[in-house]
Amino acid sequence: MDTPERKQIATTSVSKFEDSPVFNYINNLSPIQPVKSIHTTQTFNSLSFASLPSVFTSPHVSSYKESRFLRRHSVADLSKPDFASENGNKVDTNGGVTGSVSQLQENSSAPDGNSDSLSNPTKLPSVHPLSTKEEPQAMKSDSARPDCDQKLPDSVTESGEDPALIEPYVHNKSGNGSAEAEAEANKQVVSLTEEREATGYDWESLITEGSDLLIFSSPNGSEAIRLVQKPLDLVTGFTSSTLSQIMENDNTNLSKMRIADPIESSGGQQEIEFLSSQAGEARELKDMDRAIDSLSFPNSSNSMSREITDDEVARYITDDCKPVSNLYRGMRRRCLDFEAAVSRRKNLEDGSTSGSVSTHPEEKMPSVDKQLVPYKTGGVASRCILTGIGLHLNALATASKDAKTLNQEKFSSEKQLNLPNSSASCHSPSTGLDPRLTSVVTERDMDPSENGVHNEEDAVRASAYVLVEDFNQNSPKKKRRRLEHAGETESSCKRCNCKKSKCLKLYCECFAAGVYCIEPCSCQDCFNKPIHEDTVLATRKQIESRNPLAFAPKVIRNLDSLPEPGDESNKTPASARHKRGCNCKKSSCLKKYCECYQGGVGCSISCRCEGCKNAFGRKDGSSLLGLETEQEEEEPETNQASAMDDKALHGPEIPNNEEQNPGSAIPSTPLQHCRQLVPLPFSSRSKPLRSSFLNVGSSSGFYTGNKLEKPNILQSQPDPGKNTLPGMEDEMPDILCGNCSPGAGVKTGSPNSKRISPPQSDFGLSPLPRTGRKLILQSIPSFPSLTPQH
DNA sequence: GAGTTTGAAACT
DNA sequence: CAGTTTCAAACTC
Repeated sequence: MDTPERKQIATTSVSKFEDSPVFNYINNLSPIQPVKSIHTTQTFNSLSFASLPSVFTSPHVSSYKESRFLRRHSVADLSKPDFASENGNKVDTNGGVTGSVSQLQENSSAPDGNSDSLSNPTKLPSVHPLSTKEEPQAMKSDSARPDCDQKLPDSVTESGEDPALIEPYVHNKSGNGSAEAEAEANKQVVSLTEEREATGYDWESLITEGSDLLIFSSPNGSEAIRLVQKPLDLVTGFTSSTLSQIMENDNTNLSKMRIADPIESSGGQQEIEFLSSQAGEARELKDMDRAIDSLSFPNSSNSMSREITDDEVARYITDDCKPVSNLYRGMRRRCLDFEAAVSRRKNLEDGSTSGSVSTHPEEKMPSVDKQLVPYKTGGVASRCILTGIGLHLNALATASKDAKTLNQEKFSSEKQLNLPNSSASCHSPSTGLDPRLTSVVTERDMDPSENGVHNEEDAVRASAYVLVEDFNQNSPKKKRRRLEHAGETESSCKRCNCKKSKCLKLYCECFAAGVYCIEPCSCQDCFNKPIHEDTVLATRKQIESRNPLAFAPKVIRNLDSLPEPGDESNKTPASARHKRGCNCKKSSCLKKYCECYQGGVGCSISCRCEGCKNAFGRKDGSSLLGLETEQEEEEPETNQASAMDDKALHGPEIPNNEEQNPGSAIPSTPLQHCRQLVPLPFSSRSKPLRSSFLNVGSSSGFYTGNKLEKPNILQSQPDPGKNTLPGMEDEMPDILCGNCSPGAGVKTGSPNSKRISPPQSDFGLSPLPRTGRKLILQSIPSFPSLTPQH
């Protein structure tokens, strides 16, 4: 940031000279100006998006799907704070956020820019700044930023934190009009500060929102999320003033944070380390109560604040956020595991690393054991989170209903898996493997954040708890079941029961999802463990060589649909579809035997099923009609009324399905519901799907496409009836929301956007908590990492 | 919890 | 590419 400012200054001085025609001419010719402008623009973008975007950014990253990207993003997020502190922008932001706190932070920052950033993490605002700043540094990479930008801006503006950041940013940008920008920024800051003062409440709400956003992004930047969450908790717990005090006190804490950040910045390993350190947090979880108690005492002076910083993560986890944080952690774990495998951080295996965040306690122990013993390592939670994209997707799908959100994590996890190649984002997606995938990263839970996602949150929490319990439990089956019940809901952790495949074939859901097997798994002779990274990677490569899409999400959204072209065509195509289509003969595509159904997607031309009655959309066709007819048919089975209930249930199921399809799942299911019938325009088959899939994964556009689709679907869905349109819609909207990226969402197809917007609003209105899903979906898109890598 | 069904994955 | 086998999830009891 400093550099930008300097540049600005230089530019300003230059501007005077510029008056001379010669200078102007030179300037015009000289690349310097352009560069400056560009640079400023970059900064601006980062800043603008910074706060919110940070979260999205990570998702984008996930979208990129390389686990490394995700990690990096996350790292960047962490690092961002540091940078931000350095830049000083953060300082401003911090000040803006907490007001008095800003001063404190500044003081602290003076000594250590990093510390500031770290301290900031505790505060939500700080996090955003970090994200923005970091982007330029490390990650720039990329995709993440865009996302971040989208989300962050809103959050920032809302929170008011951003304003401070924005100011510097503005200055940098405008150079010429810096004065105006500054004035505006100042105004914003003032307004923000005022608002803050007036309503600390706003902050909380904002924070929560931001946290949600962060969570979504989390897959990559779980840490960032954590930080955010922590801040939120703190905020909620404490008044802004108390926060400011804490911040001051936190300097020490900040120092700690710094340490962690370095790790992240360093790389996946570092992250792992960080996680491991967090693992301590798991321990802390036990101490959660303690921490909470301490927190409860806002007055608790410095000591309190410090404690918070140390335990923030743990606390956060323990609190509502706990689930989320845990999930993220889990995501990371898996991702880490795979990544570690890639990088060969066997250290992780030792337990700490493998354990990854979420289930550290559990995971750690298991991981260690696993190392010793070939059997599963890692905690369930980790899986859920980590599931690699491919894997993540699977995991998501498997994961139960709750897992839907987790899908995102899967993407992250997927990325992780990919990482071995180069990187793998998880998530995915999703994700989960969804850890390698993004999954690992984030997930679902993201949303838990407040709004709608109570369910998810609950699920997450439940999963987290479950995980802990499960870990305690030794019997894999029991663990599984529990996981399934609680865990699935939320984490959608995959657990396999392989006996002959050694968990090295696609038969194994864990392996398919790009996730390492964990305790909950009841597999035998499992080689899908960090210890056998080499084997796992080699096997993966082999499988991918045979089928590049083998680890890709089974359900693919056809985002491809470009915006508008024929809405109809797009709609159908837009809808998610199964990558290869099903081959059901006896299940009528009405049971989970059917991958299409399981994925919450309607059957398409590519399907070779017989007697297709897929509720999400029949192969034949007509999505709408099909849905209706299907609904009717189904209804008969269960009474209409019951059918409705069932649908409601199915709704969850569908989500589950989605979860199962970690990567695509999210999009697919909702879409599926909507779309089902219509055969993809693409061509149905895998090839088109692939392309679409890839596109989706790779490009953010995917989201837009989804949005479009959704709208279409909504429109198309004449009969919400059975499908529990509401649910569907909710999901879809959520996903869209995920798109959230405000910009993207809005930008995306105008027509679509219109359609979409209403639904979204509806969703927003709707109590459904699924907003989180939106994020998840985004992550999912990123999910595709699988393909790319190999 | 055991057994059956089912369809994907893997193999030929 | 088609047919068969293997496999593990999904399902049922």
